[in-house]
Amino acid sequence: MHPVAYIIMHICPADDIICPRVNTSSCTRPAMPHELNPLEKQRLEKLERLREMGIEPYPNRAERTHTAAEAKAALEAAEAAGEAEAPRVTVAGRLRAIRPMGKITFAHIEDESDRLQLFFQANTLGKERLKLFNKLFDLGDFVQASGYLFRTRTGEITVHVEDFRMLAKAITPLPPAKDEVVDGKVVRHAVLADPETRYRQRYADLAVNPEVRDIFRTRAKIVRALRDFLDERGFLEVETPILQPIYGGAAARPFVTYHNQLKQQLYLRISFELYLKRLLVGMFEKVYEIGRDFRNEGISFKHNPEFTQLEFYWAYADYQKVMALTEEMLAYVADRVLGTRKFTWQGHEIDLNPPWRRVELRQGLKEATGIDIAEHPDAASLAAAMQAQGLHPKPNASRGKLIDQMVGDYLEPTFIQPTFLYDYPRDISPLAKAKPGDPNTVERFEGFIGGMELCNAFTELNDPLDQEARFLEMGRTYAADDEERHPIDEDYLRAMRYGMPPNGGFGMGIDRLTMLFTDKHSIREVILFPHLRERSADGKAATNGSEGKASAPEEGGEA
RNA sequence: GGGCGCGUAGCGCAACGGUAGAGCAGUGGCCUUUUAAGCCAUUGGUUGCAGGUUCGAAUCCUGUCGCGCCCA
Repeated sequence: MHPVAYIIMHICPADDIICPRVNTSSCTRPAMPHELNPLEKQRLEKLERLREMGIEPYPNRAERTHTAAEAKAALEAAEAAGEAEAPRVTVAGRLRAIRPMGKITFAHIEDESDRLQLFFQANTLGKERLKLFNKLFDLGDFVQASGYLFRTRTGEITVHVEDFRMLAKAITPLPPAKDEVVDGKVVRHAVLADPETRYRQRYADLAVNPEVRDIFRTRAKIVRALRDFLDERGFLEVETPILQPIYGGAAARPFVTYHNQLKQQLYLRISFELYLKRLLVGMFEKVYEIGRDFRNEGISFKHNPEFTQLEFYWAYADYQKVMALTEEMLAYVADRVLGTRKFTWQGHEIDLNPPWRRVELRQGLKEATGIDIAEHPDAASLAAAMQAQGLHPKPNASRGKLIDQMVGDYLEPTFIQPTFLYDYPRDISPLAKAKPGDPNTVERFEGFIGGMELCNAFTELNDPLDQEARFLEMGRTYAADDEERHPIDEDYLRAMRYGMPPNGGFGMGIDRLTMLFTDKHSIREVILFPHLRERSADGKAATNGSEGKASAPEEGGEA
């Protein structure tokens, strides 16, 4: 019996998706073998040898009495209690280091809790068993080992192995990622560092880079803390549709999909806002949702096509109350997650203690640019003023968009410490309520940290007639192909006509908050599987259509 | 979308116009307290892809694919 030298990969004719081990008889295309590299072939041969010896390389059941951390604690406790007998443990994990030394072998396994050293001795196991381990067990394999705990000469807590077995054979070797301690600091060698491979094969990244696992533990803690904070204050967590017949609640282009049976076009939501506010009509007073939004827009270090958002709506509150709650909430989350309200982000010392700095948008822009937007009630006048100041107004932009541009260029980057920028122009805020006595300004704020927009909130518009007028106004303002032109959600207007209590609403990007708390510059570092451009299944050496294009001029020349 | 940069062995890297290298990982051997264990030997590459310049290209040029950074 020759070992299988490759795993069959197959291209399904229906959808062009490469899938392993499909029923090949149902497909018309030839199977595409995924060639294993020499290292993988060697391991496959070892796997076959194990099978020939009657050892199942992927057994159904595993046993474990202690995690690595629990095993270490068990020995320390026994030592502290002065017990004569060493604790016996059965541990399980992935082999991360193997050091054979003749008649003994040292190895380290790693589980989620910690690393633990294993000690294999020919005297204990017999020569054949030791040889089996040395020859057929590789870095990356999952193993189980039983024995008693002791300390080596250097004091490291170690399992003296009396029995061991394979739990799962690894065919593809993980990057080596050896740790060396230099002057008390851990230096990792040959670590998987290529960002593309790390994102495309996040499983390998997580397996060899423990600090990446910590990012996602922190992320989970953040979400847990936000839930607890809102739950404690009587907010109800709800789930609203992701597939929506009409998208709205934000200025963004949607992903479009289709329901076959209903023969209906649907959109992946770009925000939760309009559904959550319908719930206020339905007499819930405090609701929130944590979930995924989808925006069919550019991808950058700050943007992923799907991202996680928290939104809450709070009846009988306004944007001032929401501002205060935001300060309280982020301080709470920092206490829970970081144990402190001060942290470092990209070299900046951030202090989350309330109160945050408050900057009125008009005043802030006046100081930063010398332009008083109140003196320029239309786009043409404002654009002229910007030109006069040496700024470069975007052509054909509305007044609101010009203001937005100035905020992005001159204010946002300066808001390193937590800052609320408040009182926004009405024409870029169609769901916010105008300030009394100032119809061109709405009660809206955005929160910034580290020069980055983190959250957005307003006193919500609850006047159905005003809302309808705003929708119509938006329809007139934007050209038919403008990405921010939205269809009018008649059902939302109907809901509002039933009566919506006055309320304050809030939205915040969880990904960006996680970036702040984990000191990451890129959103891809805090999303487990960030979206990348499609490549071949093995993630490498995709040739795509480049050959055809490159040869085209030659063919043209011959013709 | 624009500018700049990167792509070499499983991984992290070197070679920057003249025969593609070393380390770790792997393979064979020695080794009973190691921890990037050590020592001896050794395998592994169509330098992302396609063209071009040149006696000669990983290296220079063009295009293309992918990624990163900056800008929009």
